[in-house]
Amino acid sequence: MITLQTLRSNPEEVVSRLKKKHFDAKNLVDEILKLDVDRRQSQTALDQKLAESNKLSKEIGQLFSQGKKAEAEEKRSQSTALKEESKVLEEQMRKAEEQIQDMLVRVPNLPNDSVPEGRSPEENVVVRSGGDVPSLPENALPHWELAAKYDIIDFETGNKVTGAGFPFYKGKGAKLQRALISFLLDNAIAAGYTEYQPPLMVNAATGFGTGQLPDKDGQMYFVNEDGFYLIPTAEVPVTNIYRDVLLKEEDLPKKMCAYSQCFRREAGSYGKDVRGLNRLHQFDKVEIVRIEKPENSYAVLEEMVKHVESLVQKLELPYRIVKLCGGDMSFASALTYDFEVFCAAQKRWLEVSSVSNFESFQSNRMKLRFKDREGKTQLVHTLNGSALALPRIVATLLENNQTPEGIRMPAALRSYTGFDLIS
RNA sequence: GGAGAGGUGCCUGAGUGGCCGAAAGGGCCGGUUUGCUAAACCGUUGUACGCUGUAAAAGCGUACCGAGGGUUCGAAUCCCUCCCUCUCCGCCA
Repeated sequence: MITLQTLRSNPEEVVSRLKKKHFDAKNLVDEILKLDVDRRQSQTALDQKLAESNKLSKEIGQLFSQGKKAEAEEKRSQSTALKEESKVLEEQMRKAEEQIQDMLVRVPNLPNDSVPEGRSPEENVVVRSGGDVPSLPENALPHWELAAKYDIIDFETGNKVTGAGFPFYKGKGAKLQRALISFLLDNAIAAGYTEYQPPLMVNAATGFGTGQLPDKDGQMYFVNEDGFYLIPTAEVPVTNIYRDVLLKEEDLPKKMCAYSQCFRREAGSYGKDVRGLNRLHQFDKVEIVRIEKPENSYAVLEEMVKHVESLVQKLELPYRIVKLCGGDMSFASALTYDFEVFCAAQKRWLEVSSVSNFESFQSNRMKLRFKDREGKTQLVHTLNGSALALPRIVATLLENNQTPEGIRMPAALRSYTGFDLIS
């Protein structure tokens, strides 16, 4: 969430910048500012009462020890009255605080100045592209048919055992998954990231920290008995490693990567979007996460984009990098680049990575701060990106590399798969 | 899952109703001493919010001793609920 200080010092700017996200913040901002005044008044009044009451209590203690019982009793009743008054003020303050918090979490992150105007994905801006789109014969198969033909992914049995969106990977299909995970992790490690294996379930405080809660709780699977959420991405547990932590400046930056399975309910999805591997309820992903000093975060974002770009290049996939327009960005992001690869039999671009700078939006929620060299405490900036999400990479590898002999593996993967052809 | 012990500041650890934002030791930072390092000595050392205030600062107040409630004029200390950690037993990959 954005900080109250930002909102307090530049309310008009907040409102105008949020227009780019097509979010009308005017009323919300006015309301918050009003409540903020109320809250401070209540606190000032309350603090005074408490100060008085603390003083009285001290005096009472002294009077008792001096045996001046009558005076003590007198002050005691004063103190009781004072306490009643404080209770009212405390309740006022608590209410205002709660309301401010409720409203503040509904304000999206401010988009960076460079974010393009626009309402829908069509208005995203292609930054650059690379790789070659293969020319496939007319009878080229979509990946779900290739998967069946070579018996490497079994959607039907997944349906039976669990439900739609939970496939089995089998034989070389399973090995390919494992190869990709190792390939991606090795690349991240080589780029200086520390590998983590995170918990796949998290508590509510963690879900709140990265912004999944309270808004998007319907997107996560929930384990009612224990109050845990299945993670939709490793970003959630990994970023929360540093929740409620005050770092030293020299501790920064933190570079972390993690492979995890990800679980998403994807309620409301349908049609060709969910065909085959295009959208699953459980999928594999390697995520990179950074915790950075504010002044570095945008340079780091570009560096992360370069890293992800190197991955799709090594996998020899036709790709393009798009900068999301205001209307297509997530609630929490200040700037997001999406990576899309061209899936040649389906003839569509599929998103395989999303790299974002959240600035202090998550760190404010998480109370993740650092003390700079002057001794000032500041919020860090957090960033993360998929590097990469597997299913659509697999789909594209299958479709684009199909030949009459079988499916050819890119050179970079062969040492991981141990085979260069699925046939 | 059962029985017991416990959660205090950067760390160790004392504190069973007022003199406790918290002893002591260590660490860190600053200073003195010093050819350098070490040692010794002295001092400093939390966070959040509010009020006053400044160029920066600073001062004052309030809250915080796992979390949330309660008792009391007054709670780290007493009571209740929850969470977590450790030990033993049970179960188990």
